[in-house]
Amino acid sequence: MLDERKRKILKEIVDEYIETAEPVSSAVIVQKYEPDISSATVRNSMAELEKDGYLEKPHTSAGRVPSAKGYRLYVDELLKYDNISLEDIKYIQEKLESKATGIEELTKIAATTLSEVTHYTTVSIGPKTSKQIIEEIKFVLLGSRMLMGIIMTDTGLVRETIIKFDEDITNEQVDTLNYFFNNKLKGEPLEKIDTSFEEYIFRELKYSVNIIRPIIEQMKKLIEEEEIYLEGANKSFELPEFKSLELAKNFVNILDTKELMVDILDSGFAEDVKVYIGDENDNEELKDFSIVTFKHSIGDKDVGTIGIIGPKRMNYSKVISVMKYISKKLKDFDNDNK
Amino acid sequence: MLDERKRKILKEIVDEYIETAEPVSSAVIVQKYEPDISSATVRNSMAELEKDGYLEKPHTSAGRVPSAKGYRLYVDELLKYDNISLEDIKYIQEKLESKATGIEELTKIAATTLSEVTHYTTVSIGPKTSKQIIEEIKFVLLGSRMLMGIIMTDTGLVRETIIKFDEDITNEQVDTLNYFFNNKLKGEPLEKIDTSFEEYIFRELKYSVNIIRPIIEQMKKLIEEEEIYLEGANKSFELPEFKSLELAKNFVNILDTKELMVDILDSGFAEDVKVYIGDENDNEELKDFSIVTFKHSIGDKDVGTIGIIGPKRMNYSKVISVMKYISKKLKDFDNDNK
DNA sequence: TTTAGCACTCTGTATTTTTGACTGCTAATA
DNA sequence: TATTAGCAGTCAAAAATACAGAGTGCTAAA
Repeated sequence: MLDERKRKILKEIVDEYIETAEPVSSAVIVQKYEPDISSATVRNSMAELEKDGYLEKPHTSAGRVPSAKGYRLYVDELLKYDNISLEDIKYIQEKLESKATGIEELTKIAATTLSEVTHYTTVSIGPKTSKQIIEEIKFVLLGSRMLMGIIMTDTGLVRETIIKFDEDITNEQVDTLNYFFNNKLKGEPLEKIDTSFEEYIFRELKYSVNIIRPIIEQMKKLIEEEEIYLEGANKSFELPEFKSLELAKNFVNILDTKELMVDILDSGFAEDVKVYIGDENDNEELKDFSIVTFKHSIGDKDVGTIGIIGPKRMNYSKVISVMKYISKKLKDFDNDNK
Repeated sequence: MLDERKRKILKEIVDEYIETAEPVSSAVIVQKYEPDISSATVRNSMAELEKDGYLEKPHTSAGRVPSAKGYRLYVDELLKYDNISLEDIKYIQEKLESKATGIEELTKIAATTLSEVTHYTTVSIGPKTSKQIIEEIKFVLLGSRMLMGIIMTDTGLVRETIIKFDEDITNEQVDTLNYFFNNKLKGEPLEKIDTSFEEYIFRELKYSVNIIRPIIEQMKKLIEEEEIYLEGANKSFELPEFKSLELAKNFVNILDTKELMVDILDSGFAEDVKVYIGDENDNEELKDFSIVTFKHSIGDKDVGTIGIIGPKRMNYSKVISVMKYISKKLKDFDNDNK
């Protein structure tokens, strides 16, 4: 449907717009990319690209700007994703190899590095915990009325919490708790720690509610925990689109209503690098932004998701290249640790 | 020096400006606050207040705006700090009583609550760890090549970290580590965990560097950790002063260069509610903002500091009232737990 | 199919005009 | 002496106007 010339010109327009943030005119295309054809020819192609929905005009006498459909074609078909410098490769390797204390920290480090290399804002969330399989549970007495509960899962996730009591706990009780929790929960998914489990423990152990209740409560909190980390939010404010106060406000709001970001990061499949352009996933607030995400998974379980959010006019080539590279590195990392 | 009328009018002007964000004219003062005197009289007083440096004029035909000196008098002498509703009191009590798992979480909860009640952005940092006294150190084996290190201090702070090794660790080694660390460090400040301590352990235990090194490294990281938490950053963007893009950008920058905020939060004395107006602590970047802080201390050790940052035209009365209340509540809380 | 050329459109900017919100001062008043 | 009415003067912000130039789309020729 689109001949080679139109594809080429579309790519050039998007490239140019990404670089300058100004509507692109036929003259510029001729000057910088197509010295051998005339601006009238370019204009003809542009008119057709607009008719087909790939370009838009802010107004009659302005240049053209890519539409969401235009960006989509650009991202899906017109780009190559090997736009990553040796320097960046070296930096990323270095960062990822500095030993993280666990997969949660690893995700954070990856997100920070991504933000540093691309100069965009990144958002990351930890693993969806509820489906992870419990490998071990450990209670440790800290003082007479305080316990630390530690849970380890099959993906290498370790979470811990402090539990406080209104009465003293004995060493024997701790041993019994360790035995019961492990016996009953090892090999089960984390979501098994629920009210019915609380009832079971209560029936079996006959400990006072003052002991059982805080434990279960804290453990449940531990599972629900879904921290979301932001990196480089201020970098975005340097971009020209943020001169529009409305846009800037929208941006802050998107980052602040964490549910929205979590929803987007959670959707999509493992290990794909996914690109959401503007309001493709019909959310009005996102219409001026694009989000690029990928999931870090071990087996069939997600252990962390990272997203980059920036203006629609973001440097997709670099962002996606770097993400693919980091994704691959994390994968290698997991295999080495097997 | 300032007679009663001038003080009264100054307070009214600041009140009015805080409410409307618009320069205040003599007419408004007469209309809303001083029906019994004429605008000419108010104008005379305003002229004198300006001469004395309490008010400023954006330009000849505008109303008056408080100067930093004006705000200072307002905060120090003209306000009463009991501007807190029963509703807010109830809400704060509820929030603080929901059991936190430790003082670090308590500080975070207090900061969040403060932001919710005042609708301003809050910033909080945890305790300065290095001077805290070690009460107990505990190592727990998690699998054969992973240890959890837990440190408890006299203020009730608990920090833990995961330590990974390249070789197996035995239960005996863990016991020995527990003994040595506690024996040598109990009663000492956290900063004692340093290179010379590493050398000592290495001499005494003769464990391989592969064991000692990761432990000390992780422990040191634990102490240095100084997280800074932001709450309600987006709320500020709703304020009219943030229509100025420059201000908005400044604000983002202030929040992002964490050192600046940490510096300000760290200064000042325990348990005072301190108010910094504009560039009083001569930092150019802060000239359009005010910061109100207080420290939560147990004994002579800070366990957390909370700050509110907003435009100079912030609702000092409410902010300071709420802060004083929260400060008192935390104090009570500590005493109860003694 | 491509291109030169030109009329037309529309925005952004600069310039001027108008409006109206306030003040400061003067002179009268209590 | 302290207050006030009244008014001229000031200045910014808004509205109106004019202008330049960037870019397109179309026509007709190559």
